Amino acid sequence: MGAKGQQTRENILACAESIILQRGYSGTSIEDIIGEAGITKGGFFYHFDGKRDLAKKLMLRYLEQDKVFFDALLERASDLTEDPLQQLLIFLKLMAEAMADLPGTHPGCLVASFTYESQQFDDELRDLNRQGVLAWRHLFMEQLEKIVEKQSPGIDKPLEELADMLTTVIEGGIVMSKVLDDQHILPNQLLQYRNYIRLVFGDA
Amino acid sequence: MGAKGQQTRENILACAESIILQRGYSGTSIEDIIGEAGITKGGFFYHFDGKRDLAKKLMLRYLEQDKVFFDALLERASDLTEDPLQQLLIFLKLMAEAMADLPGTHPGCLVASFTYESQQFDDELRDLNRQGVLAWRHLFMEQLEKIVEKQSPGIDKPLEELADMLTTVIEGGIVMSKVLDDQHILPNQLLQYRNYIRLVFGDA
DNA sequence: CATTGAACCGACCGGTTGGTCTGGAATATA
DNA sequence: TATATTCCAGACCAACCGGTCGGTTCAATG
Repeated sequence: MGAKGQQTRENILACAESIILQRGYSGTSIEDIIGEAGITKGGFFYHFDGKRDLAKKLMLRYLEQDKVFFDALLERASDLTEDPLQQLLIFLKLMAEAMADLPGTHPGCLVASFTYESQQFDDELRDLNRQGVLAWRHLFMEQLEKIVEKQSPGIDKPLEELADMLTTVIEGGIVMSKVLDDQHILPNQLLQYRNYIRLVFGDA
Repeated sequence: MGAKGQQTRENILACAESIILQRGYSGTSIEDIIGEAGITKGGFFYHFDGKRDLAKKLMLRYLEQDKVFFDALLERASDLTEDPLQQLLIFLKLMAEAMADLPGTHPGCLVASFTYESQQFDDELRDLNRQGVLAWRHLFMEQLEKIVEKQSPGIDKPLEELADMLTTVIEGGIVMSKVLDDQHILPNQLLQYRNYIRLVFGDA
């Protein structure tokens, strides 16, 4: 595929994601998407096998972008300190700042959007969704295990629940921000979670 | 309206809510609903002015049921103790238990579902959604204010954020439970929030 | 028993939707 | 220059969807 095609394809995906996060997957017609992307039906079906194929490629792209974003933030935090707890606290601070610096309210999470229409999709896409959330759990869990390993190897804390709580707060915070049209809520909720982590792991 | 009509109407609403939480509003056709409810098109349009009217009545019903549920739990908690902090902790425990006792995973929150399709709806419905979330904020906020008033009237804590965090954890926990098809996540996340409240307000 | 109105049925309609297909412009390749 | 490939336009189609409408059932009422 040439550069031209690649660019068109990416543009379609970006437009589709933006609209779908506002109207839902079923509520978004292919004509809506091609209208926004400035192409026609022929162009769309040249790049995608159909609407379901678009959904799958959209999700793969979303999870990949998400992974890049989280990895970058965590690496940045790891550059600044060697202490696992401080790394996590910095990570959360950076994420809160990133969410606060968005031009408007967070557009929404594709995983949550698809989850509330999950019966529309096939097993493959539902499993993609699942794997995405499990990847987040794994990422946060690793960091929490480093913290425990360093400061109190004996004591067992509900690490999986604490890891899931971050995803929970993000997903819930996005919904809250969208409903109330208030972009401060999501970063504030992230900082509340950060404070909880501080209290649980006894940050000085 | 007679008892028969009332019953049919309620049945339509119940079926519609159940399906919409699985396929989304746009992904659910009127034929889907009447098929599940065991009636026909004529019956549906006798009770509702159209699909949008159904959406509005669905949301009103959902918010009302939700209010009844929360009020009942809070009243029960208030029966058991006079201390505002203990009331909240009991309330959270009761809610976690209620969520754990569900026959399966939580079916989903209509507010979140509609939020991810909000551009499909008119201002009236979007505002209904908004008022619902604000009602939850108000309910939890009142309880938090009682706690502060009793134990430390001077110190100011971010009560609004703490109140919103409960809704956040509920919304996020529902998404997590649905994605991973694990009904334990939502109650566990509620208990994590409960633990945070304990740490913030220093429960003995 | 005749009438009335609430409750419901199901055929039907116009518009929309996802998807197909043919043609052609631009670009790379031989 | 001839040819093949990439990339896209837009007419077209069958299925579906929200909504309408004339008609039916049935219990209550007079």
